[in-house]
Amino acid sequence: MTTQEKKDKFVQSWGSIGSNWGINRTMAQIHALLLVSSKPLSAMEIKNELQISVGNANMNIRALIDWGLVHKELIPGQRKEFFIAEKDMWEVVKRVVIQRKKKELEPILRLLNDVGEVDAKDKDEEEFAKVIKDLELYSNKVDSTLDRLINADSNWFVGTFMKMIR
Amino acid sequence: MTTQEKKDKFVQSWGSIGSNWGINRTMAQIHALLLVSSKPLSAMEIKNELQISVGNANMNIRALIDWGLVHKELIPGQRKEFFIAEKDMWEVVKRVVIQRKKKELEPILRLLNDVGEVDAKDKDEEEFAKVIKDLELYSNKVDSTLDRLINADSNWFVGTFMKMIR
DNA sequence: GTGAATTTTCAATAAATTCAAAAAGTGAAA
DNA sequence: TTTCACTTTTTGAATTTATTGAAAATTCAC
Repeated sequence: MTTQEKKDKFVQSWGSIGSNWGINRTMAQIHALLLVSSKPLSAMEIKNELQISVGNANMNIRALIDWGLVHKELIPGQRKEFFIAEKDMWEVVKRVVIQRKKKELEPILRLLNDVGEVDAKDKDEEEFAKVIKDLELYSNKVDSTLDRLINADSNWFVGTFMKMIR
Repeated sequence: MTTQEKKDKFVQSWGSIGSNWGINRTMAQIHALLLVSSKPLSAMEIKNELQISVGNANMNIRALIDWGLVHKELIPGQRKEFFIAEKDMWEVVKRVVIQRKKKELEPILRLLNDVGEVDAKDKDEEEFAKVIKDLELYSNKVDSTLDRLINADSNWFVGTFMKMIR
């Protein structure tokens, strides 16, 4: 496999991996394309490379910017906008964690908050109360762990942290 | 809100939370229903409670059993099968982690394995090589951390672990 | 063993999501 | 102020995924 073939395979596969991640295929492909590109690309170049429509390219580029995975890069004297991917993988990991926490964990915390304390009046209800209580316990632990992760630096995660729990 | 209302709200909301999790609405609702029920339920009771078809109920019950979140419970003298949810929340967390690792992380590891080493012949390709190398680093770290989580016990996660990284 | 009760399978359909094309908007330069 | 290059939004078509309904297979109480 030549390096170019590897790049192509990466873009292609990243697209299908994305769909297991709740990220649509095009969004993941654009991300991959920008990741493997050494220079900023314009919306036009992205659309041509991936053979997608302008609209589709635009929407997914915006979404990537929202996620903080892609930045605009303005080139002086050019009206056109260019885009560049966040290549610091630690930053990428954190951005993804932030989004997924928002989408997946926070609704659970909200639900638990809405439901509030369950005052069990009999044996039956006690079981329900326990489910809620435990769920709360683990959700909060996961929440604070992720917050810590988001605020931590890469070395903490890759180095110290791993040694500590080995 | 009465306890019954809380149960209903929980079942309802767990369904929509599920869909943010790559778990379909019905599967999550059945899970929630069994979680809040103090006695085992039959497929028929589940189908009636959630107003879904037999086929749908059956398929999603099977999926929950595959995930290890629900068990059969046979009542002597009864032909019918009854189902009961895994109520140990730590076990639930682990089961979900196992499934998501399979679906989300493992494809990335496979891709990286397929792509292999990138031998960068110029400055441009070096950037690509670095993206792949870093991605490999973090994917492996996440992988081993999750493996450890899966094999750990609840106290490790809730207690010691949290103190260590505080 | 038989047959009613129950579970499983699967083709048809419905619903949700993704995507492309076209229309509308924006703002810089002529 | 008009045009041009580009961006954004909207819409409906295509694709994918979930659900139903009904037939087929299985099970076990009798």
